Amino acid sequence: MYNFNMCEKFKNLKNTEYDIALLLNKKGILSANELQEILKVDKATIYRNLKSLIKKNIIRKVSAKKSFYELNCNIHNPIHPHFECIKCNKIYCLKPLSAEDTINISRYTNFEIHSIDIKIKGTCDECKSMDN
Amino acid sequence: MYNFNMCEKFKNLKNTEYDIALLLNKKGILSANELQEILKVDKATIYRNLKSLIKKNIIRKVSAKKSFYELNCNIHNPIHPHFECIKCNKIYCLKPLSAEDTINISRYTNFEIHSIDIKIKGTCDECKSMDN
DNA sequence: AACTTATTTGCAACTTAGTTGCATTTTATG
DNA sequence: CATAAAATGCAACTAAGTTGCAAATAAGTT
Ligand SMILES: [Mn+2]
Ligand SMILES: [Mn+2]
Ligand SMILES: [Zn+2]
Ligand SMILES: [Zn+2]
Repeated sequence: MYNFNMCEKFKNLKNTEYDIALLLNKKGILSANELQEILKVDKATIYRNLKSLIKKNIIRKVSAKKSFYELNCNIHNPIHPHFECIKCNKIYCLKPLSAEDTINISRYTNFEIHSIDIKIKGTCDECKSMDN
Repeated sequence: MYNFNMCEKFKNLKNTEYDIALLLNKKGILSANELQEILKVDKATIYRNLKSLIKKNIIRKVSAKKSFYELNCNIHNPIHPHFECIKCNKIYCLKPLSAEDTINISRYTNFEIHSIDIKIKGTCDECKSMDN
């Protein structure tokens, strides 16, 4: 486990922003609903704070069947592809993309690139073992 | 332009399923709303037909800020990454992923892979030229 | 501390994508 | 034509996310 204090950006956070960052640090990746259930604050508060955390570049949104959120601190959690299980809709964080693969993918467009989201869909081992 | 009849799967389509496939063939990629506005049928009909077309493997869903749909016929439209403009939310279809890049990406997980969705986000040229 | 201002929150109302049940219409089949 | 199956429209619903506004909390000033 990484030390939460290693990420400079977290120092100035307050109130629900801090609570969310702390929870994401502990749990890895969570949906807005999961955050709300744990923190027991209004969903407007959750979404407003998620937005401001994204604007501050502290978290990022992972779009799947529903949206998930995870920390965006380089020390803790570099950008990586995700695996989405088509049976249970669970999201698995994969190991970060290599520099070579990142460059290769970025060659597919000439537009100005802001981020590269790779989502591999399939069946996770847990769900595969339940098939018959 | 490809000939619509080249894709075997389209032969047995009827009613709204056929209308949707025909429109996607012509326009490339459309949202459920865009389809509804053009075809002037109830949105339940749109979504029901989109679902059955996906189940028949004739179209695929492209998840962005909102969902888009495009043909899934190999002759017409092999699987490819997408560019999503963070300003105008427009979706651009990119050239298909090379076999090498596909294999490289598939190595990031050991789970059973069903599909690989690559979405590059950034600013399209049109929106970039409007900045100041 | 007391006063004032800015920030954060809860609540309720709203929007939008997508789903579902059910009655009606359309299409297929003998 | 008669009957069954499939497709559609309609309305009500769910779930994620947004927004206005008033109340509460925190921060800054004398
Ligand atoms: Mn992740
Ligand atoms: Mn496409
Ligand atoms: Zn699973
Ligand atoms: Zn754009």
